[in-house]
Amino acid sequence: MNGPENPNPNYTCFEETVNLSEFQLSDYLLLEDGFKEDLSAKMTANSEENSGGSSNGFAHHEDGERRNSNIRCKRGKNKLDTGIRVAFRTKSELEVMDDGFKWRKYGKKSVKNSPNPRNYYKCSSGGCHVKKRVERDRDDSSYVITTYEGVHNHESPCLAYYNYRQTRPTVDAVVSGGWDPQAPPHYSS
DNA sequence: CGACTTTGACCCGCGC
DNA sequence: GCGCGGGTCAAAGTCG
Repeated sequence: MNGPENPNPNYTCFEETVNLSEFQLSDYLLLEDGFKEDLSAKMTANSEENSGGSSNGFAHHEDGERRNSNIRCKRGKNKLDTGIRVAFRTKSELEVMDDGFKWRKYGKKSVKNSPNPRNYYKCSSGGCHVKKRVERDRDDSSYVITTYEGVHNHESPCLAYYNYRQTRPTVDAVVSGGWDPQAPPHYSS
């Protein structure tokens, strides 16, 4: 995946936690202030290109611009200030993919013009205010659209495990007693 | 019993 | 100002 910095680098975990044959990442979008107008332009262009049916989960939302602004400006007290939103469109049988973080579901809404409900999740890690929305593509329910908002202020349990494995000893180190299995993992910061 | 999910109510921004 | 639609809250229910 080549794109802007992924706020959820734990996707490396998919190698170990998800059968890759079960889904495929087909779209990746970075949605933040600086990209807003550009995105709208792309949506317009795409909807023209794909008139009569789009394969892009976002291009066909006529009200895309409004949806885009709504993500940010809800309830002043909860106004998001992270500015980072990343949307993934994946082909998956699973409604919720295990991305290594622990999520708490806090809402579910049926969305206009979509037969599929949208689910809302917050990162259940204390002090982390990252949210994600999960909904199935209204045109092709085999696709799941996942939108992340914000950046985790902690490492995912899965990534911690991954890093830990990166520090696994060589056979020689174990044999020679140079590795302490009880020692905490080393995190590269 | 604590953590999590469900779900209806409520809040707020936006368009008309 | 009103209604609509999306996002969030919070109480109740469920599960391990």
